[in-house]
Amino acid sequence: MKPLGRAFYARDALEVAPLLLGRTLVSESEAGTVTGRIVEVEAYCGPRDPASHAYRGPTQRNAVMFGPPGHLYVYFTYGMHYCANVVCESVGSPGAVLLRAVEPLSGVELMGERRGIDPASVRLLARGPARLAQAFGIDRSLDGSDLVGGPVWIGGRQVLRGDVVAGPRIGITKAAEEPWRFYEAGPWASPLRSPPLKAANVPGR
DNA sequence: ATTAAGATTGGCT
DNA sequence: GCCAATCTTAATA
Repeated sequence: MKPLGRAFYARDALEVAPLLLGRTLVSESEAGTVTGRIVEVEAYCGPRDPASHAYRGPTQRNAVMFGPPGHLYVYFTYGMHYCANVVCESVGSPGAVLLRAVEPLSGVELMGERRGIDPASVRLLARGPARLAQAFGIDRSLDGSDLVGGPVWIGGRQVLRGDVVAGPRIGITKAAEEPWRFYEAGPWASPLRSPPLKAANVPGR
């Protein structure tokens, strides 16, 4: 298997996001190699998306998002967690896709080590963006890392084991109603923490 | 210089 | 279900 090429990432984040589902995320390091099948992502659409870190223009933190596509944007949050994004689109157009969950495929022992848990608890290894980053050894030192030729990359064809669903994004307060979260129905994506549905959007009963 | 919030998680009731 | 942990970032003054 080889990394997806630059061209794959050079289009709208909303287009890239669902195409990432079912593909293989790979992380290679001295410690070993871990891989997983991507099952949940969220698109962040730059200047037109109030929830995007790039909404108010370039800053020191989000600089990578404004660079060329096919790179990793890694940020630190809540004083303890890292989250990994795939930078899309083109220079100056800061679209990105947050990697939210994978089904662990190989290297589960190393994942468990990094996570500080028993590898037998497979669902806790890389379900949730901060857990995924930890399991794959991704921190700020990989911010800007090239997905084409770098230690972290995405490859393969789409292997889907359930329906692809689009729904509201998780954990944000702005533009929370946009259905820009894409996931595979099944046991691997984040559990539904009942996103507050607006009464107007709830089908009558 | 100060401050409020945060693309989360894990532990406890 | 609720809440503390923990500290960087960016907005405000």
